[in-house]
Amino acid sequence: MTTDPGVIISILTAGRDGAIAASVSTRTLSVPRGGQVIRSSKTPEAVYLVCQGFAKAHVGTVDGARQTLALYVPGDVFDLGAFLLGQASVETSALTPMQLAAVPCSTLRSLIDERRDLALALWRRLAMQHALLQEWTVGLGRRLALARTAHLICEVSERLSVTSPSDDLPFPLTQVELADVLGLSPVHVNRVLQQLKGEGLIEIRNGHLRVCNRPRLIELGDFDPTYLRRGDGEGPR
Amino acid sequence: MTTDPGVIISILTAGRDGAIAASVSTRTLSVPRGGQVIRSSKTPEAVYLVCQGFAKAHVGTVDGARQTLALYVPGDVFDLGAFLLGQASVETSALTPMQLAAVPCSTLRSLIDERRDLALALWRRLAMQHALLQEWTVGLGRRLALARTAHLICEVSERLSVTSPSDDLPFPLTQVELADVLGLSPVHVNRVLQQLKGEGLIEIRNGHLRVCNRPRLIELGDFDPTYLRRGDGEGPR
DNA sequence: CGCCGGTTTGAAGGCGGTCAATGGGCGTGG
DNA sequence: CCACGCCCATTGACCGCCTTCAAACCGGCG
Repeated sequence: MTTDPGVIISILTAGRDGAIAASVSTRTLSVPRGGQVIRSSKTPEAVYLVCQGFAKAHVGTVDGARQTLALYVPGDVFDLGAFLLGQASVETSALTPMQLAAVPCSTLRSLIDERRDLALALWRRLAMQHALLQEWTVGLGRRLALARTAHLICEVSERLSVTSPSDDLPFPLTQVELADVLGLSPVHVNRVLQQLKGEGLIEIRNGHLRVCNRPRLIELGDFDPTYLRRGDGEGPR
Repeated sequence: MTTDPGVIISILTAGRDGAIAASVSTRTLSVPRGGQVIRSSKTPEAVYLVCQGFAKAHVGTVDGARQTLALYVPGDVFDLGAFLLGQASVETSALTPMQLAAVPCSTLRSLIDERRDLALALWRRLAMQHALLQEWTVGLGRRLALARTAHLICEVSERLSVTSPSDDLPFPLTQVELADVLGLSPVHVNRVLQQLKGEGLIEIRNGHLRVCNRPRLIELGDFDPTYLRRGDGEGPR
């Protein structure tokens, strides 16, 4: 099953280089909610581009707890790390029904040989994901639950507002899934959300999020609105 | 000030590709203990290779707390992300007196144009650092202080044992610095270390660490001894 | 209607933080 | 040589954020 390859690759590299198009055979695949895209410690078969839906990267601990390390929204590429290292270290699964474009590893290998601009764009994507995880790690280590939650909402709403400019954003995470991201118990996530709602900062209804008081939320979460824009500056071309 | 460039670049890419040598002008620089190598939100000037000493990457929060995100030991390369994105998002400073080799960004830009193998090796380095941070983030989110500390000791001792095969490893972190890494208070770090010493798992004396019961420490820290070896497997060449 | 996943609320307890004081090693200066 | 100061390690008491446990509630769906 193939789809328009030019579109896919231009999405892949959109954001600062303009559109870079390349002809490459990809497979599109549908994943149901909860479906697993990548199993940890499996040799990777492809790198994936999110066309529709939400996904998460997560790992489990011995005592049954789980920690989510990244959220992927439409336009994101995931498991570049596994492609480079030859082994996945996290699981990736769908938070909603998804549409993915899969670029097989063999294809990608020859692609980065021929297209230096594309290789560089993908490299930069990994760097951005790394910067995102760094910021998130600070929150897990040093911020209280309320600030951590506010920070997450700032980040997600910022990333989503690029593609969906409305202020009523899709936000399909259950509170249990939120707890996995935030490193909290589901019960406490509930209490924190209650508080944020109670202070009129956000509203959440049937899978949609509305940020009512963004400045206050940014202040609460110690959020740096610029760090998502990194990668639009200097650097190799 | 220049040094033997071939040596530097072969260290840069040692580990799975064998030695890749390239002629490139670098500067060596010495940094005193506590010295700052990279300031956040500054445009990066170079990418650095650790020749001697320890360094850390860290960020501060508004309320004065700090979180360390990575430790660098001899052989490590740092601030590849800043090079790619054109802006540093973390500070890097020396935990001990250090010797660094600095590869200027301009040099590196032309280098990755000419040497695909080198570009790929550096890309893979970033992927490995990302995998390391992922594993660490899980600990901050989901592991108790004791397990988190045990995990850190496992990771550091594993990384150090590659270069210094003795079981008496250099470990120059103060308990305050450890607290920044572990996301704990200095006081609690002390108590955890006491417990680990009390159970005969480790010994720490004047900047040196000795792991006495590695299997138990691995179990305690929920440590996966294989994840540091990722990157020796399949993947693009 | 009854099950089921998700949300909400309450109560009790523990992990780790904060505050505070003590002690030790070391370099500096008297 | 000793005194002083500084940083780091250590220890104790108390406090609070968050977890755990438990139960009720709610909407969707077979």
